[in-house]
Amino acid sequence: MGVLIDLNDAIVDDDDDEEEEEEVDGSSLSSAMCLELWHACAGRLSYMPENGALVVYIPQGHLQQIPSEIPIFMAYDLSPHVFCRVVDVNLHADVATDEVYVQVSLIPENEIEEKLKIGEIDEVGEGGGIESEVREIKTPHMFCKTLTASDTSSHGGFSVPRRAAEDCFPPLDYKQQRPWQDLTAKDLHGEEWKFRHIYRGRPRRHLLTTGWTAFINRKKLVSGDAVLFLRAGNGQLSLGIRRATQVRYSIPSSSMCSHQRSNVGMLKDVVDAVSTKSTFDVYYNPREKLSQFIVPFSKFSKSINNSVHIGMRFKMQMETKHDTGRRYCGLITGIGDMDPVLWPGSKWRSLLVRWDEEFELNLQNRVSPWEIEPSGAVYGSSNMLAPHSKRARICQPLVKPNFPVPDGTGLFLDFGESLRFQRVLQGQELCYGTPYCGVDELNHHSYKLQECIPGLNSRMVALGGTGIPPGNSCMPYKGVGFGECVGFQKVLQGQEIFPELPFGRSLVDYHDLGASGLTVEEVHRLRRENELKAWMQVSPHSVHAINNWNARRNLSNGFKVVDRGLTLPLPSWPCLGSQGLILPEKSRKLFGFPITEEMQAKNVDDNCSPAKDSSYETPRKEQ
Amino acid sequence: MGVLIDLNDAIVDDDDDEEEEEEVDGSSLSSAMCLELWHACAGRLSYMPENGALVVYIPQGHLQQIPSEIPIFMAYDLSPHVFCRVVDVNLHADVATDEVYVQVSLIPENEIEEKLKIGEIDEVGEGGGIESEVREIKTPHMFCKTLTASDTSSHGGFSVPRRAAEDCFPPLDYKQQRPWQDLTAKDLHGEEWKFRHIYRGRPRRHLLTTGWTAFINRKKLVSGDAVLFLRAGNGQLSLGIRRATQVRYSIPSSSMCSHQRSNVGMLKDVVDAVSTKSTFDVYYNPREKLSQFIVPFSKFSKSINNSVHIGMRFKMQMETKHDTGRRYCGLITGIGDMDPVLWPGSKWRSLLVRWDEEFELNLQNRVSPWEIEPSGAVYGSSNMLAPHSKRARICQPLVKPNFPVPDGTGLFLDFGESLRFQRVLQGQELCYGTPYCGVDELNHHSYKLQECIPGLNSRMVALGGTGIPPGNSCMPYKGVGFGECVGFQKVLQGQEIFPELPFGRSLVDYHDLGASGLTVEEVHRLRRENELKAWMQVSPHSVHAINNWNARRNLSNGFKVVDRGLTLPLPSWPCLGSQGLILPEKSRKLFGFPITEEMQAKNVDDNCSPAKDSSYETPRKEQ
DNA sequence: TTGTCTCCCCAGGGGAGACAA
DNA sequence: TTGTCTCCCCTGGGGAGACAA
Repeated sequence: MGVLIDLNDAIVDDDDDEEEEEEVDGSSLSSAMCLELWHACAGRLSYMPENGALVVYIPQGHLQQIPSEIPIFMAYDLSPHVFCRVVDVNLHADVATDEVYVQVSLIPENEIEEKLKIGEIDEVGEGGGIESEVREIKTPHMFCKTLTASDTSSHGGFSVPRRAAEDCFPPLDYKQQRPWQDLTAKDLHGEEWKFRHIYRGRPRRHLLTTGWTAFINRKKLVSGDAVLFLRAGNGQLSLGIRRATQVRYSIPSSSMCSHQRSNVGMLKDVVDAVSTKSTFDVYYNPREKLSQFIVPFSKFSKSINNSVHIGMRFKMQMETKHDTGRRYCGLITGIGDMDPVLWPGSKWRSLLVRWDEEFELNLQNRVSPWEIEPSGAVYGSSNMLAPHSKRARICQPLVKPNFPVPDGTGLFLDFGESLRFQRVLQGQELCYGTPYCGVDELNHHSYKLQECIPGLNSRMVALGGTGIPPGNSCMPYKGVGFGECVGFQKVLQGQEIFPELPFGRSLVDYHDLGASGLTVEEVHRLRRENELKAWMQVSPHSVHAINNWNARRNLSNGFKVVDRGLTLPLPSWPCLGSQGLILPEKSRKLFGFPITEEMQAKNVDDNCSPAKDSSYETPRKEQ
Repeated sequence: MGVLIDLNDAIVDDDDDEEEEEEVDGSSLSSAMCLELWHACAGRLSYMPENGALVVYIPQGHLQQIPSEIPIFMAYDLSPHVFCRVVDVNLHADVATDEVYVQVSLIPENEIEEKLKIGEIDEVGEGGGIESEVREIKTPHMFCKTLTASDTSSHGGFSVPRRAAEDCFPPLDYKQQRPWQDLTAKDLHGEEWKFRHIYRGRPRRHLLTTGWTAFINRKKLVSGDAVLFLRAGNGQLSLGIRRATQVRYSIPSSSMCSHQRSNVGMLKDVVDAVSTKSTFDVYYNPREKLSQFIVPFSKFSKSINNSVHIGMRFKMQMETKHDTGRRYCGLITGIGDMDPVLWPGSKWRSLLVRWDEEFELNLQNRVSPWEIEPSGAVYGSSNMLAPHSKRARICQPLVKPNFPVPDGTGLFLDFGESLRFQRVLQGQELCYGTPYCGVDELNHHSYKLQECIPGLNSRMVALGGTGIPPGNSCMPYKGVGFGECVGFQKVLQGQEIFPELPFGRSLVDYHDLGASGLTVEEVHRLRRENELKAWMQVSPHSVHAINNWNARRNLSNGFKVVDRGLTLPLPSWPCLGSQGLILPEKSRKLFGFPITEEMQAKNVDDNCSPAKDSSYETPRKEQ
């Protein structure tokens, strides 16, 4: 299934384009050229781990890429951040869709976690991985065109941009009336495609006619998809595809899909690999920059060491429909676990952000710490003290919010922002936990509560599919008694996890059900029922417990965890359940390892100082 | 994958055609009707084991249906006849090809073998299985037409035979100029197909026009394939396909294929099932009558009890291109193991036959004992004394062969046959072993020889892919020193197993190689080398041993085993090898169990009396 | 009765310049 | 410079009767 390119071999071949003409299948495409094509298809920002590099694998992120009907019942005793060594990297192209994907073989290195705990690792610069921008420079004779309606219509062919034709195709004899030539280009599978290249029309233009519709039809290309042509040093043409919409999962026989099996199976493999210290394979789409769940260790550890504050501005490089790889600016509006039930302490998309620009494409409102760079490229909280930039002053008039904003550290953060930001904060105001409840009380609370369920240890039982909680996001909150606020709902979308925390009996129920092979429908029905049960049983005290526990975590390493503010306003609450809230042992760990006293002491001072006057840098407009 | 029809449910539903309209997928095809269609597609002679029936499963036959690049190295300690109880029967239709197939769940009943040994079983009438002819009667409104070139051409539609149209389609209003109607028919998957049925042309004829080519294209039908239409009691139409060439294995994603995995995996499953007495699943194509590897126990045991003689005439019902289910007549020209190395004592295609008619289709020259019925429908050797039939006398002038023909029992069979038969015998004359070598000598020989290889017990090592030995059939015989005779080669095709018997060192070599994961190419090369080694090492003595041992087996139960006659004429033979011939323990068993004295005594008299004057019945021309 | 052929007609698509954004 | 439109022409296929086996 699929073309396999050995990255290492290909890299070795990289220099001698001309000689590498023979391949097993008789393809004249050199592997180096194939590699070029592969990377061209993958896009500028594709991330490729290096062999031997140390990386962080985030199962939570991986799970989100696997479409599955089956919700995850069991959260295995798996750290949200699995430290691994890259053993092998293979590049593939899906046979059915031409979609590029990467197969990475990882071997868990549990020691890294230990070393990190005792602060032994400082060589964070270790093996990063190649961002493909470097390679792009090497392939000048390439063009990528998004297909127009005319390009994909049944009448006529493909209109080649003049520059592209002149750069990539052999020159035509322009003395002729209608100069033409036949071109042959190979795709990632080595399949040859023939096109008639003609220069005609008034005014004259380059067209691909005969053969073009065959290609369009076979590859099932539609307008919006992009094709790219690439000329190697020896003149050989190759062509690739970048689809507008990823069709990967529509075809069950797709090779990528077959590798990834089910979410449960995948998780099991990882757990096994970690426990036996054996390799496991991970497949990912390099084009999905935002769902990069293999992170170079250096990048990850840097992001741990850097403080991230609510209200902090940041930049992030992204590939959108309009720009490939420009930096977009935004503001951090919240920090907290995306899925505190299944993956407590995970840094995966733990930052809630608000983008400066209204994107027509629904950009994630959650990003991972390693994806962003603080504006002004100055790391740490000092950033918050930088002078106001020109643009910020012009475009985003500072408005001092008329309410005190708790920053989750027990101190108030007093800063101004644009009206839009204010609006966001009005929704978010509920998010910041007030530390009225002491640390000891919290601990007492959560531990005591856990004891309610005998036999529950680190192997926890929970609900939730890929970590994004399903169901109507409004309903549980209504139940808790908050007023309905559209903005609030909007901002909090994807966060209403609490009512799904397994409580008392329902927890045990689920456990049993999970083992007894229910259908998906039954599971969903039961889940809905238990959602109801759950919020009926939750007590305000346990909610406080969670919030304050999160607030406490926050203190421990400068990485703020602020969950939706179920603490204020306090609704009148009928205490229906006596069993209270269960906090799995796992939740008491941050980054998969327990918080030590030293760490707490060390970090509180560094990162949790209040910012009295915050400022924002102009989003740099990149060309 | 594929449509699944529960045979038992369907049978229950069989009577109430009208009511059973609702199905899970909303299909209006009742399961009973679907069953009818399934059987119609499967063909008249399809065999369907009954739930709970006692059957004999023949792994050797099953292996032949599984195409595989990987030759079988290890013959597991598996009886060539596995006695099983049918636990479940499911009817399927391949999603890609519409090919019908059956899934049978079997549970081994090893006791049966024991019971058989001590002659405890006489209720041979036990559960046979339904031959579908019975059902055919129930579906009168059905027709099957082999597609012509015109039917499958892009111009115009399908020409419906008048009778068929009148019988199966709703009546048209013949008063109109060009009467027409739209028909809807469902295939085995419940998919609806719409056709315009029109009565036009001069002279008038029934045609299916609009919709027909879509059907042809989607089902990838070619001329020679057959379609069948079936009208249920409620008027519902369904249609099925019978392909001329089985495309089952061309598509690797075909559901049948995916079930059958590899030959090695399949064998392993069976061995496991036998040892743990657990069920195993078998998939087969009911249309392949000749490769029926699940045989009703009654049929099998009857065929054991009946004597089969060389020179005996028989009838066999077969479905050919021209006739569905007529009886073809033939003559038994040899009896012996098809694959004495891997499956010694197997009755699978142990009869070498010559058909009366020259079939354009290459009919198997080997059949299994249970497939045939002795001509005249009288079992036993008395059959040989029946008067000459008219047709035999007219078409096949009796010629007394000018050489005595040994019948394998130690007595000469003196009978006449047609010239063609004589020609066959001239080739076959070598096949009949002369019992010049005593029983004791044989035993001594084979046992002694086996001791040459220490550690070799019932688990034997052997070569051969699907049981049909590959390579040039001529070569080894040349080596043995026989004259080259085209007819001889022809007749003996598929029997030149001897040189592949594992000898001395080469045996051990293969064993090691098999375990060390060689490539297919390496295996084939090694096999060729060892074929050479093998015939260089074979001694005339060991060849005699085998033949006479077979001759002896023959005496034991009336089922003659006559291997290719390597005993006469005796060539001058350079005795290159001193290790001689290895006879695996398995080979000393017949039908998987040792021959007891009682059995020998019992059977010799019944079946091995010489036939002085043999006669032949006219092949009954069936309508 | 039915298989094949040929003729007719039409839809759809490849390929061209016109035209305009 | 290039996206879209329209026009032209050709191909191929569905559908009809002719014709013959």
